[in-house]
Amino acid sequence: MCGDPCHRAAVSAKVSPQIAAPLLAWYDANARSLPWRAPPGSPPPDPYRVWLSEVMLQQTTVAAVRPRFESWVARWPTLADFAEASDDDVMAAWAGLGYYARARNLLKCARAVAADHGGRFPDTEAALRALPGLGDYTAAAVAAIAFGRRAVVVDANVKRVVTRLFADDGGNIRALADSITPDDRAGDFAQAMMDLGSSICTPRAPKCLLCPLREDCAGFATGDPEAYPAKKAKAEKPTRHGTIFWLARGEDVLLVRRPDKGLLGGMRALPSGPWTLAHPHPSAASPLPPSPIGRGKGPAAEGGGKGEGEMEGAPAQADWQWLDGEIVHVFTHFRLVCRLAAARVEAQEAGAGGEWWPVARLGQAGLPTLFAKAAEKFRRDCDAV
DNA sequence: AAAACGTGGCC
DNA sequence: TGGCCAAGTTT
Repeated sequence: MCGDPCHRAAVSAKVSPQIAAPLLAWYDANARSLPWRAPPGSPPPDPYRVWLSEVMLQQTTVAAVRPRFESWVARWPTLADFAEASDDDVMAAWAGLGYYARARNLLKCARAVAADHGGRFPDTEAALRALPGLGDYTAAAVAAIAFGRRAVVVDANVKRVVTRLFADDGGNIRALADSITPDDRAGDFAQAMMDLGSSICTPRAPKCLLCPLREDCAGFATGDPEAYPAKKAKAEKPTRHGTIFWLARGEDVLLVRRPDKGLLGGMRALPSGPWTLAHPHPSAASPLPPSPIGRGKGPAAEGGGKGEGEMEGAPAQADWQWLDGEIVHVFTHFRLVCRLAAARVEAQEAGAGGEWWPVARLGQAGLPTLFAKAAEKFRRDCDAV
């Protein structure tokens, strides 16, 4: 360090306005109108709406979030309303948005704010950071956008803009972002960075000629801004196989609730067995032993050679029929191929964690997309429904 | 610290 | 049309 007490002030007076001022001017003229957002320069919106939108937007596109945000706040207009919602209603309302731990943490967070903070969000980044589901990014974003705090907001957009701006290898994004974050209008600055990242400084084919920061951008100067940030190698995505079951009784179908931990945790679902890694070399493997699972008629007993375990997890001993075809669903870290088996029973209890659900109202069950796809195929292709 | 954790839109 | 990617967090 230089020992000059004015050093930091000199830096922020010199560097920060060079970036923040033109960016904010651009934002004043080009801010997107979004339902969770206040117009540039106006008072901050309800922290509940800021928080909700930020959590919904984690790894999720604006296009997907917008309608879900609207219906969410119509149903639960305030934090107090939402804190009283049931787990079931919240998980069903989140269905289709993915990353369901967000919904579980959302409710935990709302109840924590109600119980420990008098029903109002804390207004400091550190206190926000301690709430369930708020990591470094979201705590900074809420502090800046909802409370006008100066906070260094770093998400994928900021990372992209900043690495290009400085032609940086990505070693210390936070320090670089800190160096251009203004003391005033930190919330607008953060949202301006995101708008710039989504409309101008895009991952591919950035529109540098429209960029308000072009003159100060080292990445533009290199002639290949797209090289930043460096992209990481993608991991191989293994394939798993499983079975999804449709058990009909009268006009109802059996639904279960998945365990709170793990994939699709806490969500309603059709019963399913284990999702097992495909055998590396199915044809070369020794023939599987004959399997009596399922007993009597049924897919596992028909000797199709599909192997043992396909009926594992079946919710009943029944005359299971395979549907033609399979469901293919791609998750973040594996690809799932599911066979579909259907049966009908006359009288059976739902059992622990199960419930008979009217088929006509399946749309309101809040099934995650995998099971919604499966249910659609059952209803279209299967006469046992 | 690497891996788990979903989904829909876009080119 | 299949891969890439999005306003990340948790363990």
